[in-house]
Amino acid sequence: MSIQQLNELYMNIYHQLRFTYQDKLTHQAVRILQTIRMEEKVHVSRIAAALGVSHNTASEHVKRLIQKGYILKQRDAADERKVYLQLTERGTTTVKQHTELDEGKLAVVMQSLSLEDQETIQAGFRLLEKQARKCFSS
Amino acid sequence: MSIQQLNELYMNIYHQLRFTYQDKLTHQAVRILQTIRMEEKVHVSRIAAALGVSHNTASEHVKRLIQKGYILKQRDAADERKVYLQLTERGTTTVKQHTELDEGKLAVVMQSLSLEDQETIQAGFRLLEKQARKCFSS
DNA sequence: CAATTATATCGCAATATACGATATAATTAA
DNA sequence: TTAATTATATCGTATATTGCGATATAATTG
Repeated sequence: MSIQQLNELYMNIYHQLRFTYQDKLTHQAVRILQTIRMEEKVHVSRIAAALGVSHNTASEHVKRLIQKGYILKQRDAADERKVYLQLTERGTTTVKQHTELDEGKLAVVMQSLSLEDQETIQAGFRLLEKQARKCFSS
Repeated sequence: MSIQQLNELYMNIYHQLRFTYQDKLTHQAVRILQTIRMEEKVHVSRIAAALGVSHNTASEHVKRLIQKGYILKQRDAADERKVYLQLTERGTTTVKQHTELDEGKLAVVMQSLSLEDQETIQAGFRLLEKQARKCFSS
């Protein structure tokens, strides 16, 4: 099996199992929530870098997400000029819908497979994730 | 292993192996290219439905993507009022970057694993993709 | 103490997005 | 054959999103 074929399988899995109903969240809002979810101690400057925008733009985006209840600000004890951002419950729920598989669908699929097949899938995912982190984690 | 844990593995795989450099494509443009890539014979009306916008808005979006060289229009022989959309080479390359894993990264990871582990990963992906299609393909 | 850093706010401008109205052409129904 | 419906395209208009320079405040560093 080629790398392309494996990639296509990955893509098809997402296509079949993704959430189909999603809140109307702006493009940059999704990207910000994703960054906060995937990383630790995300400061406003990190958001600016991740989006490729100026710090003032990042600050504005962050302000709006706070107003809408998706994130909270915490002052960083190590440097009180800095704030880091945390997802609220609402933010977490929303970013999951834009990022992850629909767990209801995933459950349906897994429950319709034999235990042996389930274990193969789990093992495959575990192996790939672990090695990917080993090769590319920053 | 729970469904949530499996989902998190899936998400982490994407996070580690995604493309990091991407063209500046608008949000709706990405969604349109993705729809065209994943489905067959995509008409303008399908784009309107997929985006949740009116047909005139969809037509405008499509026009812009054609002008930028990402897609082409083909008149549908079965009903000449209809046109269906196809990705150009440029469109395909671009939508892959917004959707798929970076194949260079995926290759690095796979090549650093044993043949046995590679086969487990491939088997897992194949099983999940096949069952997902079986359960949810429209 | 002065300079630098991190974030926040404000005013302004460009781009993205959406829709109603209208038009043209193809298809279907009467 | 004609009228009605369907699929898409175009135009004018309006709102939302996005981005930045200038400025300000406060914390940290030299």
